[in-house]
Amino acid sequence: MKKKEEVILSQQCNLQIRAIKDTMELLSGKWKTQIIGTLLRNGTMQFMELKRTLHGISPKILSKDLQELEINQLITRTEKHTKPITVEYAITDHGRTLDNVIGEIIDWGLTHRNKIVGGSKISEDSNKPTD
Amino acid sequence: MKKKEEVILSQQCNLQIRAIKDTMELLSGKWKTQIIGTLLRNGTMQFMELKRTLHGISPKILSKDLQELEINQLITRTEKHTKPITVEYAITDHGRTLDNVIGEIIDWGLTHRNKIVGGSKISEDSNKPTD
DNA sequence: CAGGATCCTTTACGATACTG
DNA sequence: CAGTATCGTAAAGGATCCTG
Repeated sequence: MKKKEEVILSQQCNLQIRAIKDTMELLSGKWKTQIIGTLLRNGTMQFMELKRTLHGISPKILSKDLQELEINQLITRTEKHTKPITVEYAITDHGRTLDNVIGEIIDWGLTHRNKIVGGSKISEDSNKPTD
Repeated sequence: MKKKEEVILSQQCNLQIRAIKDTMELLSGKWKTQIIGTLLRNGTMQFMELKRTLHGISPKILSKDLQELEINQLITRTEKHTKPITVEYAITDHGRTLDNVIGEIIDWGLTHRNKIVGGSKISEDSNKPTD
């Protein structure tokens, strides 16, 4: 509960490697990039909306990742004064600059899958998206 | 030692989320993106060259990550019939298509650091690259 | 030189139950 | 609804030593 308050930046090494480290420290992991990508597409979303969209994520992890993204100034968290309290998450202007990165990640993922499928061995069985 | 032989692809979900998963499953982690970025810039490299460039990586992790990248057809591994055996690693044509992704990751990392530095709290101390 | 074997720590992630 | 608490597993990563 100490470093959690701090922005993450990498230490010394050449400029490009360091830039890769800086970015990947924020995007690495199973869910962070998906969260940002989802918020980029859908705009403001509530906790449960995110949980539903990112199907499979547990509330604990979603909560933790959202906090980290907020600390790193990529998203905002806003409590609404509603009956049962609701919270809205949205991309910041800074977070929005990840659009190009996410876009390339999506594009590459699509062509990569096209290349691999029809190739040979694949670890997961289903190839059809659900929505 | 079973799934190691298989290419990684994600299961069902919407197309863009799945694309993000596919890409990030290959790039997530502390070293993979750095390895690819390094090989993209420097061309063919030996094991020790990589280890020196990616300073801080242990031989075990480097070896493991290189194997995974090779399995996923992003790099090639070539043994040279030299006195003490040497091995050369290089990007494949498919791996080279990650150029745009890595490029965006580097660009974003650079501007992100510019934005954050001069801002407020930073976790690491040194801000100067070594080379 | 390349990289496997071993041991160990830490982090990530997951399931479930519970609270204001 | 939006999380936190608790518990548990698995993966990631690191240190070091060893070998063909």
